[in-house]
Amino acid sequence: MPELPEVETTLRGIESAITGQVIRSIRVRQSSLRWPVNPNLAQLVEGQTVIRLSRRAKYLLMHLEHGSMLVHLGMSGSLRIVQPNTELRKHDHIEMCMGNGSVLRFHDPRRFGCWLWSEGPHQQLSQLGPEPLSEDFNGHRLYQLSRRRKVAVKPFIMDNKTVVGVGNIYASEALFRSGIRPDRSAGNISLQRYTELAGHIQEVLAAAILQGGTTLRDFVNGNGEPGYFQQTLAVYGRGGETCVACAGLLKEIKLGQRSSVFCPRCQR
DNA sequence: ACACTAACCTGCAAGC
DNA sequence: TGCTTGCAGGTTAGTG
Repeated sequence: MPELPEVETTLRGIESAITGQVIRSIRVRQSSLRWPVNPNLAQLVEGQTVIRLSRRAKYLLMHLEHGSMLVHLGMSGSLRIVQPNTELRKHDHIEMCMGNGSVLRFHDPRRFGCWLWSEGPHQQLSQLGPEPLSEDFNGHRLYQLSRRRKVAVKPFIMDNKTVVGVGNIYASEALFRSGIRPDRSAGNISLQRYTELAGHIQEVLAAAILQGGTTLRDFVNGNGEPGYFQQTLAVYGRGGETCVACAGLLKEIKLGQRSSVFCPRCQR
């Protein structure tokens, strides 16, 4: 469910309900996530006010008065604002009740997500590359980092040290828009093509944010509404179907155990 | 340093 | 109908 546009959509969906509100209570029903939830989380954060929300890579940060909670949605996580009496669903692992009566629920069937409290910087954020929609990300960076690298270009752009927030969906789409085969060696691609690729990564992420993200199975924003970008997907999830540009057959391969769909005619 | 694999976990769809 | 298999939006830890 969550790549960068989905996390951004989630942030925008929940921020008005919880920013400036005091945390009245927080309850953890399942603490066994990607990393264990701090058993003292409730006493650590209850009574603190949420100053603001922010996003770094696919992490969502809730800044409180004395620290921050770092939330990741993993593969299947979601955050929703619900009415106080809304029935609990299976896999609703964490619930946070705010001073204004809003209730935030963290739902994550596969439990690859996390919810970490820290009074200082979060270690998870210390080694990350630049944000894709920032000035620090461009074709020169891709070109320089990739010299003499044999890794395929798709896993290269999905590596968080290269640039953050580019997951399987948007990596596939950006490579298609750029006419680059996902299995080409990263080290053999020219500066000019990397400049185009960087632009297409930014374009595809920005477009997905505008459309509220991609809903594949059950992604919903903070208010329970789906995203619409899946209607725009040209290659992701379309192996064996026809190319939107040349009507040829789309091919599906595995790269780093992630399925990768591309058009052998349009992408070289 | 780099390239690649396995692992974490549940749900769902396809195949037999 | 029911069982088995494989696959899914991410990231880290471990191997060679």
